[in-house]
Amino acid sequence: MAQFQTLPGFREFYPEDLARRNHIFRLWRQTAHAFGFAEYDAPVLEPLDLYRAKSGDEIEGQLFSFTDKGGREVALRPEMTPTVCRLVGAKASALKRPVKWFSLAEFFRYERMQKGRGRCFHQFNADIFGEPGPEAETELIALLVQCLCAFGLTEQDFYVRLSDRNLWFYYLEALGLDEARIRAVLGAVDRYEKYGDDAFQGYAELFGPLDPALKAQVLAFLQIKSLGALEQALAAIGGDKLAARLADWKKLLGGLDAMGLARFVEVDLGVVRGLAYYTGFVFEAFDRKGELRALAGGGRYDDLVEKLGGPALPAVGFAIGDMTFALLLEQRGLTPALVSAPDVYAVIGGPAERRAAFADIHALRAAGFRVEYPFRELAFGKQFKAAAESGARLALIYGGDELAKGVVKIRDLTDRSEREVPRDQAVVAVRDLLAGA
RNA sequence: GCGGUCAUAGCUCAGUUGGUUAGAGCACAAGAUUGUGAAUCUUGGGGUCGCGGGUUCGAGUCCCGUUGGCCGCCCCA
Repeated sequence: MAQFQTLPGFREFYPEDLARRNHIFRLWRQTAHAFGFAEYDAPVLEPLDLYRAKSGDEIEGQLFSFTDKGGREVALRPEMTPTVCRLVGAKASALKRPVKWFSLAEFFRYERMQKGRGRCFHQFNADIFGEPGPEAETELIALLVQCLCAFGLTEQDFYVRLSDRNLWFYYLEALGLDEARIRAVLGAVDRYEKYGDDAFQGYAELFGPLDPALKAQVLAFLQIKSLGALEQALAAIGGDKLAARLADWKKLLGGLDAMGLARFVEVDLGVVRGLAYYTGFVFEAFDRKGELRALAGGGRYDDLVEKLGGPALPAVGFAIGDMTFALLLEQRGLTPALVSAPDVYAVIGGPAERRAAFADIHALRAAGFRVEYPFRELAFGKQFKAAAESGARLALIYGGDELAKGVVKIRDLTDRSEREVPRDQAVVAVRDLLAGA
């Protein structure tokens, strides 16, 4: 048995595990439909260059990549964003906008396993293309919140931190920093929560120590936790670009507030999301207790479709991973008990009765009922025990006495009442009994 | 890539300073029970003790290596 084991970091889904996963997928899918998002899927295997183009050569170390028999460099997809950008980009002129798409898909990353992270995982991805304004962010953050609330999670359990890469960029620009320095400062901002002052070491190595006055302004901006504080900070600086960003912030937070979702969202400029391709709002969802890694993350990436060979097309998206999310549900006791019981269990007297029983069993199944029966001849006592253990609502009894009378006996396993119905009315009787209770 | 820790039946675990043929509970299966229910009793299947090497008269137990799990660091699209 130990001869062949699962590859490290990969998961096997036994029926109970798959039932849990399906439950999560079912609610995500339902929620996305309610928001008017259309589902798509795409290949698991993609050209390696698709990811190099988006993230640079160093990404290769994190990929399951190899050369196929045709000499092509390929990789198992580590994320959906480049793929969906290609799909939308290829048909951009034919798609009605805004394009609202989602997917449920499996991804692969060659990484060390940790709590909430494996080498394969599933993500719910949702993206909106063709909408440059904050209305798209409003829609997506509302969808993100509802994707978690659908399971019974509340604002006590999770929250969404909202930030803005462009705002940072314009702000630092206004403070007189050039692009290279701005990127280095953003790197420090991203790490500040974890490393404190040490986060600025990377900047110091490149450009020397950051001017103390500038650093104080960066840290003050980093501490901003409300729209009011943001407005105040920006008023002191002025400028059209910052004013436009502030207007977008007001629109986004106002929209979420009108939906009753303000309690889930916190202004937090400490979120930068390392990746350089984000161009505006960025957001991440976390558990309130701060025990788990990020539940979900996303943001605006207006340049990516064009960078990957499509037309210029604004875009926003986010993804929820299944592993951390399942951990949170588990922690909060929101993993539902699995009910998987047949509707009917057939109790069969012997070989002669089996023929009659099979006819009805198949007719019931064709009518959509879930029916079980014992494969081998068993004593009646055993069969009733098996019927009770199966969780079936009804037992259909095919014995010599019943068949001689042309009837089948139906026993309600919940109240132990019994009745006899003519064989040709078995399907109707089962339907009535199951519907009636 | 680095560090810590663990590995005995399908699951949870016991196993004495190293000592006979490695155990229990749960789960699974058969019988008691050939027309009516979760009980009870009896019985059974299942382990190269993760894998490989070493020390020893003798290793589940001690040593080395290796693989894998878990936790953390780096990274995190």
